[in-house]
Amino acid sequence: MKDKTDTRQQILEAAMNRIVHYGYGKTTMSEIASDCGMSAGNIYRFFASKIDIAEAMARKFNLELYQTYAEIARDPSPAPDRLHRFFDYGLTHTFDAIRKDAKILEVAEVLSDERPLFFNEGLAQERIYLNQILEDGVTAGTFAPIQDPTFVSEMIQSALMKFRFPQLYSLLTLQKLKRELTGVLDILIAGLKQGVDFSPRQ
Amino acid sequence: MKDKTDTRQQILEAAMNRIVHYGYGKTTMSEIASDCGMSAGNIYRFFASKIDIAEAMARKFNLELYQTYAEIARDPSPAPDRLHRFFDYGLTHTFDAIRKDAKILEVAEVLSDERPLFFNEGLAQERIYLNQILEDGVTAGTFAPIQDPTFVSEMIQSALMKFRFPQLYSLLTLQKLKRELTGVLDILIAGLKQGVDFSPRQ
DNA sequence: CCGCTGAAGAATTCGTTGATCATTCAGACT
DNA sequence: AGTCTGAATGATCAACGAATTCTTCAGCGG
Repeated sequence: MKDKTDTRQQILEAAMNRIVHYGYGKTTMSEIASDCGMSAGNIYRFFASKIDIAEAMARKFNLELYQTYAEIARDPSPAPDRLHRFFDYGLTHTFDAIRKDAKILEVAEVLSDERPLFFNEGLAQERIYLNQILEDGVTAGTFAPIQDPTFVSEMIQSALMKFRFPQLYSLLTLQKLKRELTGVLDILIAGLKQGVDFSPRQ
Repeated sequence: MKDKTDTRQQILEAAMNRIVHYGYGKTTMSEIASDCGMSAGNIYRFFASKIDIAEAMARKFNLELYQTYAEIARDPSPAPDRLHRFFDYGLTHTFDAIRKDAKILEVAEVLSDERPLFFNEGLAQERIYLNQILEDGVTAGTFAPIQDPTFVSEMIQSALMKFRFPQLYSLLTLQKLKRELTGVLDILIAGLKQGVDFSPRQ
């Protein structure tokens, strides 16, 4: 009495097991299928294409992230602390995942080639949590009033882009990355406390 | 009575002409040599390897940048203005150079593969000018006192990494890049005005 | 009907082979 | 002696047919 969702999960799990071990390129649809005791063709009743399996994998990874993000956004501690924890968690979590299974980096690369817009979704989701923290900070009087929180969130994301796929953009150690992340965030937070006179936008 | 330096310049110029037109990979040492009326082997008396020609090319490009950087650092206008002009110039100059000769991007890629440390030199040079601007800002009372200007410069560079090789890291238009650059810089500058309580460093 | 298979088609990758290229260096020329 | 050449060498690249792989779908079995 297998649910359609169960089969999808089974395929996804089998795919993930192979992909984290052998990489996306070295994993074939037939292999995934035979791990699930089905034919390759049948996978297409659950995933439209191979790259969609990678996308589902990334979605699952993000879901874990979002759970912690939501907790941090809900937390009553001061906004600056929460911003630090927010990005520190993102950096550490991603860094460790890649360190543990280096093949995850390949998935990120393939995905950014073939589904460039996918990452925008994640950024947009992240901004929802960031907006929450920013607004809390304003309410608490820690931050100066913010006219357009989403814009500010976007700028914060832009300044911290380097830390998003640590091993992709630089070869720094986690320690050095954390040092930089903390330093940049300290300046940004000081700016939010002071209040920002944004230059007129074009 | 040709000076050794002249020949080196001639080779460099011939190489640049070919490389901006056909790309680094499609330019051969023999072609460069015959453009200069010499044998390929002879080039090695002036450049240790092909990649050193690319490096010399990049150095020449940077020299132009530094000239403007130096002017901006010397300028008596307010430090925040100068920071904006500094990075705006860097972004625009690089973006236009790549738009004009798309093959320059290839040179940057090859160089970051084979001479990863080369870019650190440029960053270090840039920090000298940045430190000057920061210190001027502190003296003028625009910025709060800064304990370690080089560290702050490093953090500013880290936050603006995305704008360094615009077409390499993102596919945004120049307009959108400028909007982001200005926004990030506005927050950083507000932080410098307020003064930053840096988290204890590890 | 519904769920699935397996063969067929299309697209991509792989592996080989020949050619090209970067680099070295013995020796020719000045 | 100081410059330079051009052949030699090993590494890299391009081409292209073979093989693999992704994807579709007609039809089989329940």
